[in-house]
Amino acid sequence: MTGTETAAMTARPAPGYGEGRQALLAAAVHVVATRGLRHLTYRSVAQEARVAHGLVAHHFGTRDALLEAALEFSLANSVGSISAAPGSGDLEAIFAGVVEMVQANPDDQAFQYELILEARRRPELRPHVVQVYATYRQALRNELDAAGIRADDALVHLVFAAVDGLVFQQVCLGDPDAAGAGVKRLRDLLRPLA
Amino acid sequence: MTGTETAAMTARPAPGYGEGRQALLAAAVHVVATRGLRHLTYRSVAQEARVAHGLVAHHFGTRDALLEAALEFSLANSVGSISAAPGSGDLEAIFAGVVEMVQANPDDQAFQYELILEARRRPELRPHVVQVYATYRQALRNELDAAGIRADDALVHLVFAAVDGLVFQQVCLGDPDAAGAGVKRLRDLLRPLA
DNA sequence: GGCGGAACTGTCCACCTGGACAGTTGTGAC
DNA sequence: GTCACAACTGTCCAGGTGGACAGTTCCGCC
Repeated sequence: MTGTETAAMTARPAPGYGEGRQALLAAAVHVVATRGLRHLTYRSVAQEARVAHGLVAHHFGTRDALLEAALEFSLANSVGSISAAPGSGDLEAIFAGVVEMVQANPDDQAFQYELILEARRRPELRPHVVQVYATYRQALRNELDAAGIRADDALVHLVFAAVDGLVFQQVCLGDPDAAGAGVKRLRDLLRPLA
Repeated sequence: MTGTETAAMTARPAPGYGEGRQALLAAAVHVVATRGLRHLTYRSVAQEARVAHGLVAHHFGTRDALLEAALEFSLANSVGSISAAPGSGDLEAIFAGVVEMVQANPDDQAFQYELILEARRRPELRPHVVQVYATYRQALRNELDAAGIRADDALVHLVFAAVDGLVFQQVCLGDPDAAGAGVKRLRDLLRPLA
């Protein structure tokens, strides 16, 4: 336990009565994002949440169920608008702020990528992933339409995958400037389609 | 252990004398890709490789070292040309066959994505990841140049991230048709730049 | 204050894991 | 055949884990 972690432990207050479940969900996201799925144990997540490790079994029953609940929690907390000005048709507003958001809080993205990979092995996670991807793609289609771009499935799929890739690389290799420049170039490529 | 796995166990021959190290590397890739990093243990990888688990310590010393060696192994085995006709300038040849390759062997890609995420937590993995990404980007730049597209860093970064995202989604959600259509649309977007 | 139920704690236990290590086997050189 | 060394095996052990569970605490209602 490094000094940094000690400080973090001291700073995080123990959850109040009735707040344990929420604290465990947030803790699971953090542990997975920073240490990987391998280190998500009853004890590590409980320690992160400042509760006893038996509470994991109490609220979630199993580690797997905790993970599924944490994925739902993370996705519910991260779904936002893909445009800074929804419905405006302003291409510059599409994906505006994404890079900054990822830079400010890479843990949620990292957690989600970890769980998306895990969904290959855990069928019960898959519907959540599919649902969120579909939601984002539909929103993107709407924004492209508003911008005067007739977006077929392939274009929507590509554009969303491009941003997915930019974010993945930003999270993993940490170069927000390159990600931002990539988003700009993406808009440049889309502009002539309007 | 399911019937399928039993058959796989029966089918995979024990490595010959002196082949254990290689077998363990390939086994590590397979175990991580199919079961996740969490289930990569001395015993699971040894079982997959049909050797005794002590051989992991013998050849690699630690689990971490095995992982690093497996990443190098995987990257070395997967780096190929990004164009079906390198240097030809043929846009249709860029990324040709990528979707089919991923579909035929998703394990390598999945393994790499797992390790790329792990690189966030394991500094010693990072140089390998950075190196391969850089290699691919340089190759992409060369192909775009040959196609008459003056590709700045941002465009190269975007195009590569787009394919990264398409492959990631293909590996995780398994829709090669959408990935293929995405690649085509990517070429469509690039064509006017030539 | 008493009660019931939910939230929470901390102990227990069977099993698993990383890795050390002594002993065995295989190989190539002489 | 002998020797040296690398590859390999399988046992051992301290520590960690998932999860069960009895007991404690908290809370809202009466």
